[in-house]
Amino acid sequence: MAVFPYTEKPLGLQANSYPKLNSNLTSNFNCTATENAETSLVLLLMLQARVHVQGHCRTCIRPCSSISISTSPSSQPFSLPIISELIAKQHWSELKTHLKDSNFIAVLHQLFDAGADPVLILRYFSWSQKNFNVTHPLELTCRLLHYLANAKKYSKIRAFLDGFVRNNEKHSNSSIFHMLSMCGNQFCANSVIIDMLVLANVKNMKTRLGFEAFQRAGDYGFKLSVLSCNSLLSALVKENEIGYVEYVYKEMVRRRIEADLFTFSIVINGLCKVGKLNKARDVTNDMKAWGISPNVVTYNTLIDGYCKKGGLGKMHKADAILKEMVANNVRPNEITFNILIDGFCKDENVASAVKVFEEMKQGLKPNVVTYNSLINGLCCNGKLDEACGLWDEMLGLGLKPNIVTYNALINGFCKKKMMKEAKELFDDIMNGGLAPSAITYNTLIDAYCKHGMMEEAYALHNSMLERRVSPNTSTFNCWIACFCRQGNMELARKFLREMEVRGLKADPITYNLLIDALCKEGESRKAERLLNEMFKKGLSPSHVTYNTLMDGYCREGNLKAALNVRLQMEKEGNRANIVTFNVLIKGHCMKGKLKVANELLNEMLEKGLVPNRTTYEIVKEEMMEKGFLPDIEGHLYNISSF
DNA sequence: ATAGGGTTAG
Repeated sequence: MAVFPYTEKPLGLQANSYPKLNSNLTSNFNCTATENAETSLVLLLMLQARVHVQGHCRTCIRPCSSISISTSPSSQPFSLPIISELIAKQHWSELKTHLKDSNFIAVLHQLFDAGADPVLILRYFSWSQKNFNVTHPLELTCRLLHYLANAKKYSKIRAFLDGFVRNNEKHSNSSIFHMLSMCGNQFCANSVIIDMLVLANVKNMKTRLGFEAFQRAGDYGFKLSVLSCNSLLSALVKENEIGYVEYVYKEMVRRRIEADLFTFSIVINGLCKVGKLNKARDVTNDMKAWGISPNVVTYNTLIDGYCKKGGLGKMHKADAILKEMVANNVRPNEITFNILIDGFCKDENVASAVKVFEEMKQGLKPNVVTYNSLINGLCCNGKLDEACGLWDEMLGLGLKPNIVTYNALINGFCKKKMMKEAKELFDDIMNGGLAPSAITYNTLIDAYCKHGMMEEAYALHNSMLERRVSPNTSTFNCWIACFCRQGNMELARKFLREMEVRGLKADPITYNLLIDALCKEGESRKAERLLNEMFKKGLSPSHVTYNTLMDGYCREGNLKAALNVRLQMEKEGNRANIVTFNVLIKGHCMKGKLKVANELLNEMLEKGLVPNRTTYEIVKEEMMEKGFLPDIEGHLYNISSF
């Protein structure tokens, strides 16, 4: 083996062509097949200029894999076959010794040019990156990806991209796409690589980048797989980015990426979660048109959508879908029943929930979720005894309560001011091998605060910290609500600041509390500024927010401002609910505008809203006792039934 | 790769 040492900077060679190359390096050449120095020099220059070296050694006709080049300060060269073997055997420390101060990028180039095994190159790539603590140029990364794609080493690409995406902060999608197309224009390889890039981004919680890559793939005409698109859609749904979900769905159709059952179910779920139920039905029809039948998951998703966002008569609509499902020979499962039971409970119709529960037992086994929904429903409707009965029933069936079960029942005791029993249940949690969650603590802290047991509340907060359960925004909301109730705004503000110091963000409930507090101080204008701040922060005000502010203006006698808030609320897609009407009716009564109040009452009834106890009290105290008989036809009887 | 349960605000 002959060595051809050159003095520094031969023939105008720039020593800093590579970042690690020092000017005082001596470049050594080693051509195992020939002793032709000229050949070696040409090869080196080509490599330095990043010209791809291919073919054979000029004089010996050996493949160039037998030629190795190093830029090393010592006279010791490296040999490609040896390196290959060391990489293959993963003898890293030996490899390190062998390479000494060689330019690892030059080695990489050589491995590529020598047509080495792609998996071997990948190994060296990863090792050198880690060992020298550097990031290889994007060009080499893309070259490697192409190399692997051509060898159909897809699982290797997947794993590689996973690591790449996790650590990549330098390269934008734009440069990755650009470099990838520069390195090779095999269309299929590029499509496969980009497809896996989308997936890798999604899996690493970089949904935004995944979406961006999806968009760019469209610009480049790369065809993505339905699997990656579904993962992207699923992540977008979880992050509540339904606008993007609709976009991706439409794009898939346009790009002729064939949507499957999963695609449709995910999109339907996304639409349901934000209450776009009609659109969800449209997608259900789309899928049927494509010859794909909704399955139990699709139907469950739709039923759940109606249960949670169906508005008036939602349980009837949910029931209609159940019938449609059965008519299409799709059998309801435990989850279907759980959804319905929870729906009836949340609709304050526990009786129907229990009926569905009994029906379910005919052919299916209720599980812990079933019991949790029912226990919670009963607790929220004051039926603590029945809830306890179900607790015993589930234990009898060998079903183990989980933390959700505990939380629901603890909440039930709290609502009945049975704090001793609530605490006993709390202390029992650990016996079952469970741990209290933030919700457990929040429930109890809130209840102690509400019942004026401040010492107990503080103690629980401390125990929460000791057990390393992080207080969340809800925890602080409980405290802020507590101090607002006590009129101690200074302390409320202190906790708000403390919350923000801990990096916890105010949520819509925090804002409602602050808006309510300002309104009670007669500062409704300032409260409205907080409402606008919510929009700026991307938080959506709920009915409660608008109703609270409306109530504030009504108390101040500013009906015009209150009505404006209603307009804004409806513009934002929130329909007036029962509380809205109660607030406005009462506001108008207080100002003696009984005729307008009566019109509002009629409007409310026309909209099918069911008057509640508060409505009744307003009508009785503010209208009837003042000699005004509301003109609400047959509804007066219903109102009087309270 | 798609579906279900628990806390805080009017």
